Amino acid sequence: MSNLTKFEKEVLEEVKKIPTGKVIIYQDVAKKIGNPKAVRAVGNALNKNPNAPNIPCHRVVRSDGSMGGYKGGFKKKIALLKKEGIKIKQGKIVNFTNATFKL
DNA sequence: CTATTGACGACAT
DNA sequence: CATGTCGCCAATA
Repeated sequence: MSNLTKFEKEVLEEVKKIPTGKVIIYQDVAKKIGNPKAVRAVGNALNKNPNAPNIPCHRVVRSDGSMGGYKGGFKKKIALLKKEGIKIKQGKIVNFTNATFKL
């Protein structure tokens, strides 16, 4: 059924739960799935992005408020976030702590 | 099984 | 503040 591993599925599940207008950091996603150190593996799962239109990957950002990267390009990620109410300044999220969806 | 890669994090310089 | 290096994990070749 799923071409994905359990790890990826968990990552995607968590990311899909992110409410509009909020973001989450890779580290929190990793922690939620039970591997707080697997932040890189989390990014890998999203990079493969098996069901891109089904997952708001653009709502996942780095711990310092930068967006890290995006399969479609940084500009796209910034544009999407801004569109959802997230303010971006110089490639970083403004009011970052307040905009981040925490556990 | 080993090596390489990757949308990261924290620390050192 | 910017850049570099190490550590961590999972997927893929």
